[in-house]
Amino acid sequence: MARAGLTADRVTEAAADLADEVGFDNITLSALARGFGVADASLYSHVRNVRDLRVRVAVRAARELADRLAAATTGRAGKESLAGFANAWRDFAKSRPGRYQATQMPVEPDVIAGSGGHQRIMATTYAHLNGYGLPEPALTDAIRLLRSTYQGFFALEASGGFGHPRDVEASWAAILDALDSALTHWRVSAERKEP
Amino acid sequence: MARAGLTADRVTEAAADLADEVGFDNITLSALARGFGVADASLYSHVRNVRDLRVRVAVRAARELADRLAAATTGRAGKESLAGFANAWRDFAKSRPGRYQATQMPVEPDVIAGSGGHQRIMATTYAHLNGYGLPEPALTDAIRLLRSTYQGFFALEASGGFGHPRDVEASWAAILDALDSALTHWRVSAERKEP
DNA sequence: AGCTAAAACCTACGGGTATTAGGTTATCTG
DNA sequence: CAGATAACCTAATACCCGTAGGTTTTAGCT
Repeated sequence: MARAGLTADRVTEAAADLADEVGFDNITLSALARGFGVADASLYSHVRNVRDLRVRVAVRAARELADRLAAATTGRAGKESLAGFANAWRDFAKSRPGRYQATQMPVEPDVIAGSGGHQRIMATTYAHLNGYGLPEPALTDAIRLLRSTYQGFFALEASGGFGHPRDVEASWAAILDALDSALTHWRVSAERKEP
Repeated sequence: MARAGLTADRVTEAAADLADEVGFDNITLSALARGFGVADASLYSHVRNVRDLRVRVAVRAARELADRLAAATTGRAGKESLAGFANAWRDFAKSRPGRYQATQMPVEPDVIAGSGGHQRIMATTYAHLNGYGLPEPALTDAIRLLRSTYQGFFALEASGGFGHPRDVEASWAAILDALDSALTHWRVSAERKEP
């Protein structure tokens, strides 16, 4: 009886691959065990439970996304940086749908704090807008706009939510133009300071 | 043995309520049957399967959202219409989270075609931007921007994705300003006609 | 080489959900 | 009131998660 040589890392990687195939919400310990030729219960030696497995996939996926985002924005500024960032994110969402979904999974703050990937995504997100010269809190507002728009767009794109015949690529380009314009002309209102 | 008096509609309504409680992805035939004091299998007389039940909830929820959106935009134009639309959507997402999730469920085109709610949501979405005078295909691009942003924002808000201490309401207001500005200054490029 | 302890697996359950098949009973209608 | 229909039921299959406790392999140490 040759052993599969399981380890938490290999299980996580297999789970990430499975997520890309069947969707992050549909990964199953049983399917993983089948893939390894192993009994379901054997996986519990390497992973606490399904939830734990998902978190591990999320952390690993965040690392990969962070790499891509960083590579796509270093040395760029303004619209170039914006487009590089957005396109890298979109590429990731389309080519690794399961891992992308994993990065959006709500996890405990302490997990995020301990996840280098999540930290670097945050950092890169803030940094890539440097060229627009937005002061806080406008910068955070702008980032929330970008995150919302991207996440919503990718979700709609993935679920076939764009029923209209208009070319999705053209819409994407137009949206990036609009976002660049919004960032360029962001109205920094003189509001009270918020905590 | 008094009967529960089940019907497809009552089951759907109960499912919608359950979705608001535990999340649309977590509705379960077993839980519904428990609530009615009935065996699981009994529900299959009124609903084909879980998928069918979800679609029914989606159709019903779309009707409710369509009502709210229409009420929030009739007689308004420009920023007022935009804000009314967006806030009505957000209110719905926050007060009826399960039903809101249901409206985002990917369903077959023929289901959408037969769902008055979905149709009216589309119509209202297009109509509420009339004041901005956008020609096609810019109008469709703009609508895709709005849908993406709203959907992403609500998802992030619901999942606690906004970790930063910045007040979410303030960000929301700033984002609406930015979107209004983007729509007002939308760059209608002279591109080739797309199908 | 031989022993040992940890790591890698297993079987056996208990519990939950989806779905089908085939029956039974209340309720409506002609 | 009889028959049809709608509203139920039990039973069984098939997955899935998770726990408990046991067995085998592997690696390290003497």
